[in-house]
Amino acid sequence: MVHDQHKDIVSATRASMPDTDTLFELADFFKVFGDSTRIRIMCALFERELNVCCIAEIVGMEQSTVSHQLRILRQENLVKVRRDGKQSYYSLEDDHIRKIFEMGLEHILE
Amino acid sequence: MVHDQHKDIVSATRASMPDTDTLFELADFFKVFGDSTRIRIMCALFERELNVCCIAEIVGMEQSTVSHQLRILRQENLVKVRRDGKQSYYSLEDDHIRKIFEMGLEHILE
DNA sequence: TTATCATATGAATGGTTGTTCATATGTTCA
DNA sequence: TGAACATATGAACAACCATTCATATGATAA
Repeated sequence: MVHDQHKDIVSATRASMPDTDTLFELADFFKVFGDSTRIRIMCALFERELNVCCIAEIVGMEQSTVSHQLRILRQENLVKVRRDGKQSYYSLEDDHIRKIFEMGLEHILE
Repeated sequence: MVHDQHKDIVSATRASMPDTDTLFELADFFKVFGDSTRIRIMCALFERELNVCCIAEIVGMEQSTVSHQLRILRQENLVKVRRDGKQSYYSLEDDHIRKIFEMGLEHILE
């Protein structure tokens, strides 16, 4: 049980936090970064846009797997697509992705 | 199949990427951010250190659940513990966490 | 139109993971 | 020492998710 002297802290902390919906959204957003296949796909897209079969070749997985993961990346607005004839070219949506990526790398390489 | 004209791109991209082990580690690191309970715990720790029962109260979950999640946060070096008598006080490990958090918020609030 | 290539998607499956209950460990105080 | 409190952990279950196979859609060229 929470002590009386802690009740203030509890309510003050609650008040300082973004609303729960936002935090759930945030978790969903980071969830996308939490898979090695998606991380490697995003990493591959750092340099230049790539079509699906190149991405599949680079990460060494089935085209189908890559397509499924690209859909997830699209849904969370981490990548965008450009159709060119038969091929779909994917690229990173914006610079937040790069920064978050770099920040994460910094952390684990300490 | 990858066209000949794309083979250079594939190998150039591969060469530019961090090694696979690092990217797997990175995915594991972000995986920790990808759960709403853990996100809310971290968020609560932005202001000040908190003991376990306060955290449980703030996020509205069982003490046991919170302890399990705190262990995961500890294992990935996102939080640190300080024992004070019967209680364990948790706090954020470093500033990367805050920055990644803020970057994520910026992204979803666009 | 038909054949072929590139990509997307549905269904099934195996593996992972968050939560809960019950219990163990650790700490203080009487 | 024993009781009470705070936290940690093991086992079990349910829900979720990444991958694969098979197939559908979309696009080009003959």
